[in-house]
Amino acid sequence: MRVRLEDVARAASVSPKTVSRVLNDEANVSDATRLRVRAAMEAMDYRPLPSARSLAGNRSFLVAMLYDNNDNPASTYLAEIQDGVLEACDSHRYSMMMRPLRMRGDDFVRRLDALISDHHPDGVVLTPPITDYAPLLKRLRERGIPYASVSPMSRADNIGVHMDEQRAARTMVEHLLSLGHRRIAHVSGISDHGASGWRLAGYREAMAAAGLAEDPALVVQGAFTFGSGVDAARQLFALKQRPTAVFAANDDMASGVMWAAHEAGLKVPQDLSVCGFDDIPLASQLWPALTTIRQPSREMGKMAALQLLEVLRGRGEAQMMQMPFSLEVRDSTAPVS
Amino acid sequence: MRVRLEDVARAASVSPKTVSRVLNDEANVSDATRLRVRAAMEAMDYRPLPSARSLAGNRSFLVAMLYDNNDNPASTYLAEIQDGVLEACDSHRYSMMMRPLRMRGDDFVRRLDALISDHHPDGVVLTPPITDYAPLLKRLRERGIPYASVSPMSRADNIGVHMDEQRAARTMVEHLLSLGHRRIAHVSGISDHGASGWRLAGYREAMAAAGLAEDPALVVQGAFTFGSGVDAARQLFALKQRPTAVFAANDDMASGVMWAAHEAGLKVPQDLSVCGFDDIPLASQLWPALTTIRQPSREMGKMAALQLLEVLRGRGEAQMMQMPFSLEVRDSTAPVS
DNA sequence: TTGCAAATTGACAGCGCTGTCATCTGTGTC
DNA sequence: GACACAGATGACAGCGCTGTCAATTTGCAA
Repeated sequence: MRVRLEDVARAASVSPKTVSRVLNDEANVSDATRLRVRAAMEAMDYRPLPSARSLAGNRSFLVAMLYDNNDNPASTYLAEIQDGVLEACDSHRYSMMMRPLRMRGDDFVRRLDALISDHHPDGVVLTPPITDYAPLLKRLRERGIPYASVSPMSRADNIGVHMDEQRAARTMVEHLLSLGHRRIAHVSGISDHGASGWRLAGYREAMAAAGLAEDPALVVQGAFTFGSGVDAARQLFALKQRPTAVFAANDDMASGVMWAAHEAGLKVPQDLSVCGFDDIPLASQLWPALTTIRQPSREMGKMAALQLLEVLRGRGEAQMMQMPFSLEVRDSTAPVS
Repeated sequence: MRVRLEDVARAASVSPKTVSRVLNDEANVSDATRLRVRAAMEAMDYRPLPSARSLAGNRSFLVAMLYDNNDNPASTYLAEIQDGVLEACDSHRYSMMMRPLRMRGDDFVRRLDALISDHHPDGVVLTPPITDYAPLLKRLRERGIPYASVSPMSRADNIGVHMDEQRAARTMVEHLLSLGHRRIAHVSGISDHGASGWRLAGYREAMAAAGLAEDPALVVQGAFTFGSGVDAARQLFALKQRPTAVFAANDDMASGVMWAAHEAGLKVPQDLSVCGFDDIPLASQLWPALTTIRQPSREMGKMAALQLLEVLRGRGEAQMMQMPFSLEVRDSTAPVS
């Protein structure tokens, strides 16, 4: 039969409640008792039964990671975040569950309610663009479910993790400017993703700082997908004055731009410099390898989850953490010819 | 306060136990009662509390999906399987949890035990190469935990899903042969993955059927990673008699081969045909787009989970399902020049 | 030494379900 | 009309923990 808390209590000559206290790191247990109980747990390889703990304690020790499977079909970006969140949850003996939540349609709040009623997560980790749907955040607050966000639009009143994407984008464009490029195009992402706005803003900031007036034809709307990158690039290549460099708002679109460049017979980087954002594995597998901004997705997932866990464990230490980025110069960018 | 089973019972004028029977689709409930109870549940939006159900019923309604994070860092293949497994679990109101289980080291059985004791899954879905570790399978059987496998080496005594990978590989090589290629190289995968053996066997079968003696220099061992594809290709290109086509055992290695080809100044497909296996998103994003075998990973995950759920729900209908593959001819293969 | 607050420990009920087993109801048989 | 029997329903305890609150012990000032 399995070892129960009661068995540990008997072995350590204390009451079950005291074992429970030790298990949950509660105060008011003498050091001697704590050590004795810990030793007994260890010796018997005691594992608390999650369902009993949940039922009696009215909490689930479960963190749900929410993602929008509308825009993110099986993406590497999410898989990396998941990996980090999982590590953080494991380290605090919490379980973790990935849950898609399609943001299309107007019943997503109802679907969120169902998700909560069905699984009772103690807290949730939000990924873009779910980070920014006000009705959803409101509902989470109403139901008293703490959440932490990865790269939310607003840093105010939010815990989680973000990166200075605008400065990263600006850094990327400055790299292109330093190579002598002046006609630099930008392929932006879906407009309701915070990332799209920041990256576009960084582009504009760098261009303006270089004294270049914005040419509206050089900014094309994409959708963060490979296909949308291809389309955007075709549009750019049809311009009378082609850009000499394209900064795509993510790597998938950048790979689409490179694909379209090949299609149009343009050599990268000789005829066209291309760069992206995110540094997904694909970036280094392309030929030429893609110059991009490295975003530490895995670490960001871990950090966001750790902030959430601080709240769940009743510490007031949770914050909005900022993570560093880095410019990865590879072979897809070169001096303008 | 939340709606409890007792509340539903009162509303439907039956005992709690009868509501429980309806909830669990048990026999010996009259149709009239069943409908009345269902209606009450619906009207009150009743959601059973998972922890209470688990505690009383001694089962968790949890399916764990195990993967080896040693060889599979955040791969798209796994993300797609996960997506399918999740869909299947949702449709039967089971929860699903991704769990890495590093197969390196000799304590993986102990780590499996810990995983089971900590989370109490009712069943597990196994992904390659975890599908084939005998001690692990033995332990699962000892502990009475049903499992279903995705592409296990042995189809005997196993439920889950597989694909005829050998025939798929043979089909791929036959495609190359039909283009006139004779010096066809193969970059194989990690040897303890079933996929490596089948794909190599399919290659050999096709070559032999075409009356070509095997040239050992044309078969290079890889590791399913981009980098190993690059290395293998460099090795092949250094041969006195270069191959005119390379069949890599997966898409990541194929992309490595293409990268090395670019590096060596070889044009794909004019100077070298390259093809892969799996059809991950990357395959269509490469230039030229990669000829490959499409493997329906998402569907396979779903099918494997459904087989497992059959067992968990006490039906004896579970089997080893075979899924179809398809040859995706794109731009990376062309007639030999 | 005494007294009192704080720290430590324990008794007990109950979280919301399901397993077991007893009871009841309706049907068919002779 | 009495009896047997399968099907339908319910009573009740208890799954393994934690919350509440009471009891006990400890530390320390007077």
